[in-house]
Amino acid sequence: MTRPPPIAYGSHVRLATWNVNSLRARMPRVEEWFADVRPDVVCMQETKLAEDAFPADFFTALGYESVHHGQGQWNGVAIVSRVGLENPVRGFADGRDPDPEARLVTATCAGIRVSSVYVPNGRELDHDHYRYKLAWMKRLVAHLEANESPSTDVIVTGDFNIAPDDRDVHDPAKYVGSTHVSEPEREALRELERWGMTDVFRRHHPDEKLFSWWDYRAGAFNQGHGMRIDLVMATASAATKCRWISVDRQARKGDKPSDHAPVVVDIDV
DNA sequence: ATGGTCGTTGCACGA
Repeated sequence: MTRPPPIAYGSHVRLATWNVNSLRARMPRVEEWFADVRPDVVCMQETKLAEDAFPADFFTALGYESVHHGQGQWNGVAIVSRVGLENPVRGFADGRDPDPEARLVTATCAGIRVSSVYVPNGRELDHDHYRYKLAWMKRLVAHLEANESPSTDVIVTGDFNIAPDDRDVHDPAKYVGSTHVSEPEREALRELERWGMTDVFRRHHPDEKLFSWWDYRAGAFNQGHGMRIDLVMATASAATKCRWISVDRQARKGDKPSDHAPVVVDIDV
């Protein structure tokens, strides 16, 4: 269950989310991964590229359209798709001042309204960045309320920097008092669920401790010390169409990997 | 063992 199966069954769209931790640094791995996994839609985070520095031509040559919301050396989110990419929107569409950081981009792909999100890290519970994180999550829900309907096919996927519950943390005791596991962050995810979204991975794997991020330090990946913070959140109708989902741990191995592995989901269309 | 490694830029800081 570690590597996505080759496409061999009915009509579906293969969607993935991957925090690449610098698209420039990751291009060799990205190129290899596209050839191996053959995704139809990929939501990327932490491109760390200016808006115009996105390698759109590279993806065009592979048959993908793209939209990038970049800001330079930090953050940056993108969607690439070979099943259509319509009505792209950068950032929040809620009439308020734009988010100063590039953390959200949305487009319609294969009839699904898809958002690629990079939720703020939070740093420490008493840090301004943590308050920004909680405010950002509230604003995400308000943005969805204003722009989407939970009765349509909507997927919000990306690096949430939140482990939904203790099954999603290798050693919950070690993280008490840290970001990613605090009750207000988890409550923010539940607010998204109350609006109408489901954590697709957990729906398919109720008991599995499978992670999507491992620290680069101290051999964390090899020791299984990780967290599941890269999520595919889908409205009920979209979640019902998700027939297979897993984490591509292969992509975390080998030379110059991102610290995140892609989460891959096959969706009936 | 309160460490460890990457990425950015620039010789520190974010994750």
